[in-house]
Amino acid sequence: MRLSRYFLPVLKETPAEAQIVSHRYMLRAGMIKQASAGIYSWLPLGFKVLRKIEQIVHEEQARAGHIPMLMPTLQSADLWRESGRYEDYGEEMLRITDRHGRDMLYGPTNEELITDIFRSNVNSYKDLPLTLYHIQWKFRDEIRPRFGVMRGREFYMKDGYNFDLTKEDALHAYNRHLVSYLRTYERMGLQAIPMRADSGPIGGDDTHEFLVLADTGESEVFYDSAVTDIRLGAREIDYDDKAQCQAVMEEFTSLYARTDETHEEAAFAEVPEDRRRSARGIEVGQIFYFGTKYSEPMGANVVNHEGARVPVHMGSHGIGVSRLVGAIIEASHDDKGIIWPEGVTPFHCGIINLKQGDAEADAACEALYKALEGAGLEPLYDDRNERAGGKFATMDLIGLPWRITVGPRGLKNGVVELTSRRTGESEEMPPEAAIARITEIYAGV
RNA sequence: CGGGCUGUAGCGCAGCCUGGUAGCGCACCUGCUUCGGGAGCAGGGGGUCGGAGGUUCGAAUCCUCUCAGCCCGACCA
Repeated sequence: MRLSRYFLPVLKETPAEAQIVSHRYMLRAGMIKQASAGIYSWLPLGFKVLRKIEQIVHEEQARAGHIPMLMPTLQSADLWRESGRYEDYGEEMLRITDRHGRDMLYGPTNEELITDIFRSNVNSYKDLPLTLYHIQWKFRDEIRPRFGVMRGREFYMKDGYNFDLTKEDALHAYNRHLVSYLRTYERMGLQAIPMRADSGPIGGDDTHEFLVLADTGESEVFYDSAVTDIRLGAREIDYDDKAQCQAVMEEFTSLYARTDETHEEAAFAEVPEDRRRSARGIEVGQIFYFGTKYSEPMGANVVNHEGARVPVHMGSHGIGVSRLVGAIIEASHDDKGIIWPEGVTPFHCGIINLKQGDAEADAACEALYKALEGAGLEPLYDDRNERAGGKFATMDLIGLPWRITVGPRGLKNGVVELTSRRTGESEEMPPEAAIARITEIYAGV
């Protein structure tokens, strides 16, 4: 993309309403614009990051064998009356009446809809196990939205639902989700720690929240510092292997790690004193096993091996896609702006032409730009007729992890400058070498 | 929903107390000079002062109502 033809309304000054760093940078980098309290338009740059995150979620769901679909944002109140949650959910649920006077609602979650789809189409244990998911906009009418997309009213979320014949199978689904979520977050350059949590209005017995440590997090967390050393890394996972999923789940959840909701001083005291930590965390996902809480009242039954009709065991699992955009910025930024991890960056690298209009510099930039695109990468070429300082400031703010700086001075010696946004380190090299380096970096992402 | 506060140009703000023809910085447009970390000079465009009533010869300014947004709390993926 050539910046001169893009839509990137960056702000030099910080809008007064933004309190935390991710909100400030998302506004300043022209990623979002508030439409009303807790509701945002996603401008091109923000939309690109949102799509990248969504794509990673889809890929990792596919790897775990989960099936994508799409349910509507508006739902009929009838199903919610059936589960009993129409009354239980309270003011947080946005209720709407259509022209015929029918009660509708903007879905805050989708257990009822998915259970209805399941019960009308699945009748036999032979069709299990099954995990369906979708990524869709949700709405929770928070009393007080704040922190930009981190706690909006409208939010984009992946929610998935597993259907299994037995509790044992459903717990495998739980473990499978836990492992696949770990991989999903790691691909985004995040460490999200699974912590035992409270089930809230979803209900259920087993539940873990995934927390990203950050000073601005809304939850207080307590953990054994050794949990931060555990990584999934590049290890092979067979998602159908119950024992392996169970082992990974235990590896990641046996050390003490809890939010303030489930924190127990007595248990925490057993952690060696020098490893006890308390910090703040941002919740970026949660998984639940809730058994037959919805299948029983809603009649989601299957016939088992013996010919008896039994309610299915279910769980649900969510990833806050739009919230992750903010969470990643909270976890990765400096005083100049955002620092995108390679996995989610809106453009793979920036090209800065220090002397727009100089025939040699223009030609070198054009060649670089075309070569990078030819290599399957998306560069952002700052071809505006701006001064160098402004170009650097914009590039730092929007946080592309790599930058190639092209100027007459370097071109005299046949070199351009490759700079890491994260470390600030620069290296001079011929343009071909820079292209090769960038290509190599992204081959491993 | 309780407490606190703010609405004046795209953004950040002053003006309001003490009523008298709306200002500053950034951004934007034109020209010239500049050009390796948010340039300088000159000129220019843009605002029903959140909205509605009221007081007054006259309201951004005073009064009443209302809408929106922000912060703390309770709530929350």
